[in-house]
Amino acid sequence: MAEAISNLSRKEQVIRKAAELFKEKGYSAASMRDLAQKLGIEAASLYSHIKSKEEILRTLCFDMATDFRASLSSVEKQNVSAREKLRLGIIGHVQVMARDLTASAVFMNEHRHLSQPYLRDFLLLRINYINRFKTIIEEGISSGDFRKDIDTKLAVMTLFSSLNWMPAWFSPDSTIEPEKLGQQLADMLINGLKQNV
Amino acid sequence: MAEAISNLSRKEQVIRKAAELFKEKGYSAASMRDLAQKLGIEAASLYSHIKSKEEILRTLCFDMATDFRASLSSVEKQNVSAREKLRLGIIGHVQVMARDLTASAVFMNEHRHLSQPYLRDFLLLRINYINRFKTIIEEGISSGDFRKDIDTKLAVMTLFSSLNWMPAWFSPDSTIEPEKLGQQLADMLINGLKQNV
DNA sequence: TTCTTCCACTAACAGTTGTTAGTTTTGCTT
DNA sequence: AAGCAAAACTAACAACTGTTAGTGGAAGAA
Repeated sequence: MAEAISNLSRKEQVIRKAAELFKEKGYSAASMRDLAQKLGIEAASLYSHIKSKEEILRTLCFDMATDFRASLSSVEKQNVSAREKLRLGIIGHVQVMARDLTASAVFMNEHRHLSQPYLRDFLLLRINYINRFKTIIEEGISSGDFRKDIDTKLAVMTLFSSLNWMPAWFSPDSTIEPEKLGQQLADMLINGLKQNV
Repeated sequence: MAEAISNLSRKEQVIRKAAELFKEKGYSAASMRDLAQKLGIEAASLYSHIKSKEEILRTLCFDMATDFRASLSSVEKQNVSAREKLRLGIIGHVQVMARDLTASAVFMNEHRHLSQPYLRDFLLLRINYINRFKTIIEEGISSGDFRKDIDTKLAVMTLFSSLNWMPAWFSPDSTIEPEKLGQQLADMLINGLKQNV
């Protein structure tokens, strides 16, 4: 029953290495023998730490989802304008991503390999998250923060596309801090939405 | 030698079905037996039409690349402002995508499964395409079309992220025409870049 | 020492992978 | 009717897939 304490460290090593591998080769193309080799052990030994290959994917995807949702929740609580909420939401999203770019890449690109019912659950979480951003944009349109002639669906999809491809090109050794990057991204996107007074 | 004429039709059927399958399940998770089943034939029969699984992927990726480059080239030739060039470039890109959303999705998500040296070639084409957009943006900054304080790398990456995720959420039975969509997307992105006079 | 927990091992499984060789069917053209 | 090419078939290959069963060593606690 010490599993919850001491096993975690080794189990986490396995999961982190798996994240790297899944990001690199994709979930399907990454074999358990590849993963084992990266850790210097035999494939069968992995099963002392994890229940299945998919369990790793599940952990990676749902843990990231939890972080994203927590970040957005704290933004929603604040009593600020829609424009500021959107800005903070974007910065928060970028910060969560930057905290683990590898897991973020997996979260984004490999979640479709989840089996049911996990895939369904994941997609529900995801659409909920997106809709909450959409609500912020709609708020901003009502309040006059944003232009009235924008297609909110297109806007929110553009927003997410921009955010989600970050792990693909943002290098962790980059000099720019995540907050600054989020700032810039928000600036670029929001000024595209802003009313031309 | 009739291969070039009559074989094409069946070979193209195979490639199109493969594109659907690759988009759906991902290249690695899609087996040749899956593909054969979709076509109502045996897996081995596929090899009357194609040389290998990867040949299909190569065809899909490089054919799309050719189309994208052709579209951009025709835009570059025009003697218009940088802002207009960017607008036309975006519309062109969206139109090429819309012409084959399935192949576009494969182009975007599965190209990494190309083996060398094809992968290298593909990435070179891709970076060249991106750099040509970047040049347009830099032109626009010099000419005063765009704000001077934007990070061009971030801008171009945001642009591509937005463009590239389109096949994931744009449904072909949507009422909106590709040109209109490209128009809107360009509007949203460009007004984010536009100088606030 | 003995017990327990962690972590690795070997051996093996049943199923799937892309692909080949060789053969037969199909349908058009002469 | 004969011939030809396209396109399908069956059978099989070697390699690889995720995973299980059972075992053993190492390290710390009793």
